[in-house]
Amino acid sequence: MTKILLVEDDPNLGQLLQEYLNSKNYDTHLAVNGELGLQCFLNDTYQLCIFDVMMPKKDGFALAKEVRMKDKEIPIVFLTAKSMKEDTVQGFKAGADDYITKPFSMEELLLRIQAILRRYQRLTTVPPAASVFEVGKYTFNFDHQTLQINGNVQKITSKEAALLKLFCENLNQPISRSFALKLIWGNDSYFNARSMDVYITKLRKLLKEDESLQIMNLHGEGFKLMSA
Amino acid sequence: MTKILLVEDDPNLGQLLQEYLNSKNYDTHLAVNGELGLQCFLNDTYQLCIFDVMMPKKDGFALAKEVRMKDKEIPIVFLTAKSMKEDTVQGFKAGADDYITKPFSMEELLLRIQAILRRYQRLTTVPPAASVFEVGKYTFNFDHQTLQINGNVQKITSKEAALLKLFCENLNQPISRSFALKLIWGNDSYFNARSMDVYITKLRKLLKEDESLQIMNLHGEGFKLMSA
DNA sequence: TCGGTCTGTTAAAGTTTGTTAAATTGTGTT
DNA sequence: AACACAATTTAACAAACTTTAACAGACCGA
Repeated sequence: MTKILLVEDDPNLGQLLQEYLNSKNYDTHLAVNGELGLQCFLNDTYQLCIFDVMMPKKDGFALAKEVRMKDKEIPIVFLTAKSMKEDTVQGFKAGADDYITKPFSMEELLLRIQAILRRYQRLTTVPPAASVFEVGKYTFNFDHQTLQINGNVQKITSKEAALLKLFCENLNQPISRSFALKLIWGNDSYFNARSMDVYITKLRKLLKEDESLQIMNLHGEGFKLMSA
Repeated sequence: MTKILLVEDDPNLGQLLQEYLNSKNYDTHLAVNGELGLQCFLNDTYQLCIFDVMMPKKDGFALAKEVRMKDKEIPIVFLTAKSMKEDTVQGFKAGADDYITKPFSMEELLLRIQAILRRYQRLTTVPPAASVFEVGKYTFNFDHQTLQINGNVQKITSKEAALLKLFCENLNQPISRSFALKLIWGNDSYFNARSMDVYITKLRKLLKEDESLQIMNLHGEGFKLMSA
């Protein structure tokens, strides 16, 4: 599990981000100021840091410098309320890997985190194992495009696999229609949306052997795959 | 000297950036559309790519996908004019390392480039292209155009060998149809595509002695050779 | 409750791929 | 040049996959 250290003094934003990242399968620790953030960092091992720039006690840059003394490699992402150029310079001087200006969408934050970790892990670790998901009584192998239940293996199509993977990665969580469309179909036009609906039906059929699994529609929002 | 490939269709912005980056001790090559950008990329070795998203001929995302087929490591930065960061998903999906929205300051671009290069400075030594591949139970010698299994050696044709080499170099990873066609057939016309399908069938027959090997089709995308 | 929009589902249409075989091109030999 | 033979391309049809169409039902705001 990838551990993320999030240091953010605004409790609302902090908790929101923490919950969101945790829901995306990260193990996110939240500290509410630089002092506490440094303590967390020294007491544990993280794969990535996200620091708000403006904080009481110890600001994000000061924190980053101390973190850098201990660890020259760990990726650091800064969050800032406004894009002041001087801040940006200072941020990258402090060893930033990215510098995100508020307001930002959580999806964009996630994408940027993934971009950094993808490269970082590619350079530091062995190639990732096959993407196999256990969902309900099913075993879903994305790379082989196979779905297994009660011993019998079934081949599924590329689109079915792409959509099912998205659901598995976001089990019990809502997935917005437009996000799924842009990710899998490339854009969220009307016809692609209808095509997606057809695939929702296909997936419902494929998954109907386990009645504890259910693809729910969130009207006007999107879908979510509920387990149990 | 760090070489940067800059692909930007606006000549004013392109030249401005090129001169700025060159003044910062980079060796920046400018291409004015995706087609020319790909040619540059194939003819030279770069440490970083900067692609404008919206371009005639071939947009930044399409270009990135083709570049990624040849080089899985090279950092790619996208520039986009869209104030709405709607295509961010597409950008990161195409393997972006950063995604910068216009207008941006040149200083910020420089900082972001430096951040990426600082962390991911690659060893520029390119491993010599291997000629002998171990794939599943087979031994494939590209130079000799031979395929060996269980002691018996079989001669294969040039096209079979070229395609199999591409698969071996990208084991378990998708290869886009158009990329393979352009690389091996020179262009991706309809008839070449059908010819390629014939060769896919040939390879499947050649590789069928090891049932852990499988050439999978990714509908509308291309193929991948899966091992186990 | 009405009317518009969104969703569920099935089937038809359109596109891409798998495969085999015939036609064409290429290569080396006499 | 004419031949045999190998390699590749083109053609043809079947199968698989995806999109579009059509209609019915669900949801929601006015």
